[in-house]
Amino acid sequence: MENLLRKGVTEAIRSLYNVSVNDDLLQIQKTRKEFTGDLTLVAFPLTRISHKSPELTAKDIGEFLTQHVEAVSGFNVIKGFLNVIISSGEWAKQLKIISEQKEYGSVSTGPDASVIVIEYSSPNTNKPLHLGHIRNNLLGYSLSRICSTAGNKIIRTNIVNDRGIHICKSMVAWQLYANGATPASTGMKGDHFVGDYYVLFEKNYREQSEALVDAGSTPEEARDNAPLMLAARQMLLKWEAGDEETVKLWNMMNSWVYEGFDVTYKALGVEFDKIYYESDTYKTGKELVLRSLAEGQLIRKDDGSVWIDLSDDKLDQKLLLRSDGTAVYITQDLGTAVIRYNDYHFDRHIYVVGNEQNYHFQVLALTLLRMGYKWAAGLLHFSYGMVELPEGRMKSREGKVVDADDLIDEMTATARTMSQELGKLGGYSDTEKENICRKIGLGALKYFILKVDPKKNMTFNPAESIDFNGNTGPFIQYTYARIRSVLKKAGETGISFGGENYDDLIPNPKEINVIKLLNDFPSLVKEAASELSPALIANYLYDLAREFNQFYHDFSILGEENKKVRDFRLRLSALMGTVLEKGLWLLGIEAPERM
RNA sequence: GGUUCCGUAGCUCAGUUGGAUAGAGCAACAGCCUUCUAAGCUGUGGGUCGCGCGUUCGAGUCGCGCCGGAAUCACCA
Repeated sequence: MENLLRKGVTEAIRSLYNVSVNDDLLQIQKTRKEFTGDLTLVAFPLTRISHKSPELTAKDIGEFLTQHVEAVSGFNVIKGFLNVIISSGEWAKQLKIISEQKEYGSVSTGPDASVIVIEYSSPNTNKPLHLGHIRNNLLGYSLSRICSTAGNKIIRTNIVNDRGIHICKSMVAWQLYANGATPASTGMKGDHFVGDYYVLFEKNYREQSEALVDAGSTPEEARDNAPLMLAARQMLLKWEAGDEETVKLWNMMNSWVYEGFDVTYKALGVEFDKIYYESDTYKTGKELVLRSLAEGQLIRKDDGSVWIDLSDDKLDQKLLLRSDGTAVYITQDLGTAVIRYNDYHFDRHIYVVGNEQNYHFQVLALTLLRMGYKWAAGLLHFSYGMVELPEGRMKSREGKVVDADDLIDEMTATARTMSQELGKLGGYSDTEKENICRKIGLGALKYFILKVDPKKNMTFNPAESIDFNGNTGPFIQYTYARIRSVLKKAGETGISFGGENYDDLIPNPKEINVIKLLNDFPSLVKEAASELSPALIANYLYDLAREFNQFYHDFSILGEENKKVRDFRLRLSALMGTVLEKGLWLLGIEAPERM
């Protein structure tokens, strides 16, 4: 509809002023509610062409449109704004057109589509997932669906940080304190089991450091010389040297963690096409660094450590290999990036990683470019904000976190309580009820997280549970369930729809509002993909559902006696259902048939 | 201190490439179920868009400077 108007205005200007107008001078937007009209042309930029006042320019164009464009039934001019009125019947035709499109809102993936690798999740194998990881996983997964729906070829990937000093900490603590206990022997989920030893390590390490300080050490010396830290360092050296017993322990503990992660990923509903392990990629990283050192792009210091000097790019020198030859975090990321490029020849590589690592990703891309990898220009750090608690940020070292598994369980439990209180889901089996409550609880959680602008920090208050009313996931799910219910009833009573033509049908204002919003869906998906913002989808769905609920409240669908109108409303409802379901899908949220 | 990000109603958040009188939800209060699901709908109150200057016909949006908060600048990841 907007394009139609754009064309009309271009023609108007050519005819009136004998100029072909540059498209970005045509500012067309939706008419604000307080004014009459559907679409508004801002006339100020056009005064340069018309050499008339904005009001007169708007009036000229308005008159031309009314005469020459069939869909335009009238106009008004307020200040420099030309409010164009689209004849109501056009919207009915528009509904028919879009509801007959296959895969409305999707762009099919052609042979020359961009290849985008999206990395998200990226857990450490020393502790279970918490709320921060949930935000990461939900953003990454939703982005993958949005970008793929916008026509890109997507590879969802994960890098498992399965090696390094932090893993050794859990291993050391287990050796010292576990007496051979396992997840099986304690009945614990594997990731939680291992995480407890990590927390135990940190606790005892802190005590040891404090004792050393009391005995006269400086805090730095104490941190370096505490027996637990020495043991962890020793463990890391043995691991990198391939010590059999160490590797065996490492394998065993990681396998416990993976079993736990699988459960959490499944509960969250996220998936990956390809998983990389740091323990596989860090060696490539070391080779890259050594080769680049030989080629003279890097510096080796007297103690043997290897650095890159990025001071020309206003950054510091950055360590790439320790003096003892072991790899640091960025070493493996260099290796991983090169391996991935060889695997997929991506056009873009999106890293979904928190904003605390902004510096890291600046260094990563620059280092790869210095090493001669031109494609590193396609690396993009999707930097999202932290999830904070009312008392500040979460601290996994101290065990002060909102655990992912706990939170998912709590959300489902809340959904269950509400469902009971509201007397819903009568006639369903316990399994069916549980399934629906899980969808709703997760819907509330996912929407809560995805509706906020990714780059902003967000606060989560565990004391106030996430809402199920208002601007929430369940609100949108509920709207969907209502529609399903109507359509089901239509089927049961033998009412079919979609057979009428709406050429002479004049929709009411509520219906027109709904159609206008539905009409925006494809451009919204594109925008969400280019802006990389699930929040745009979330907020759009809310507006959409709210608008539909008003219509639903004010008018009867199945009770409508005029067959043509009833057909039209069913069609409107069906399209609404499709768009809501697809929109929720883009966010990784399931749409229940009933709730 | 350097760099990056954020600051909109009591709280949580929207606010299109700069456009008209800045919007939702929650919380509070008042209404609406004999009718397709009330997890819904309607209404009331609530604002120095952190502060200032500039660019512009027009600034919550762009630029500069302050103020406040966060992250980072590790031989941690």
